[in-house]
Amino acid sequence: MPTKTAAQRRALAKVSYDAFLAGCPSRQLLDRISDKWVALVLAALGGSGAPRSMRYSELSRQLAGVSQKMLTQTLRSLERDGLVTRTVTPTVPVTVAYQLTDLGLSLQDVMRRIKEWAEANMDEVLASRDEYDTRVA
Amino acid sequence: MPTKTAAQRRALAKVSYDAFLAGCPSRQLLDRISDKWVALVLAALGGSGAPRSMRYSELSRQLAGVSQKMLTQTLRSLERDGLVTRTVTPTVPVTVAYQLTDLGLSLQDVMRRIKEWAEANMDEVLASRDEYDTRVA
DNA sequence: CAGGATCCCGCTAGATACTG
DNA sequence: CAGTATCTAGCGGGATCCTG
Repeated sequence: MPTKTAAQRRALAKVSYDAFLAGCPSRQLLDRISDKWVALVLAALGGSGAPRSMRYSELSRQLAGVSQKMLTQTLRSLERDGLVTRTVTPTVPVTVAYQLTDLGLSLQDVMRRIKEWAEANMDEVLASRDEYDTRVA
Repeated sequence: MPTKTAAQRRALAKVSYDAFLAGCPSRQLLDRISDKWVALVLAALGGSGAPRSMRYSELSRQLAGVSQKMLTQTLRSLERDGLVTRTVTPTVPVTVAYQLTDLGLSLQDVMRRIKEWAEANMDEVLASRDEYDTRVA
């Protein structure tokens, strides 16, 4: 059996990822990205229309109520996974800008829709909850 | 100021939902649906191609490693939010079937893409993590 | 400004046992 | 089969304090 190229091995591996399987890495990746803060950070960096570079404090302001810990943690995770870049400009005080990579942009396309879905269907969900609660009660 | 109809009030309220705001109900809804198990349950019920009705045990088998607690909890939440229906057939033993509502189907369209994104980009993310870890280390 | 480091509470998710 | 009930360990996540 001949040695395969990296591209060949990737192609083979790719079809085998299945988040329905407990041990599959994609299950863990799904868990990471299925996150409120991930959705909101990506949506913020995606901007309305064109993606934009944002500073830490800008993000902190836009994601109302996010703690520094969660924001930093989320950004680090996104950076490590190759979804955002972190650029430090050595001004005084230091300036840090975040922006989506191409990979991040592709995920943002998907995640934005979830946020939009939640906003668009809030009333229907609220109505359903009312109905459910009275029915069960 | 004249009294508004329910539809008018909904139309007004709808545009005001903004998940970036901490107190907004859509923030909490976003948090609920941004969940691994929600994504997987919806993907399972969405089927490959056509949506299908599934029994509890079928779901349990397809979502490898899910605990009964989490599956039941997730299904209840989805039912309450009007995303799935739960149908009990009084056989012995009892048969319970779950299937997507129209609302659930619309969310499934979105959520399925997340699962697919995770599976499709796993290699790239893995590579990015390797690079990040060696860079930091 | 953009975090790092700690402390600590609460709730969640898993494991286990039981039931109509 | 399709759950409910209970217990607990663990950790997610907020609050707080500190720093280059």
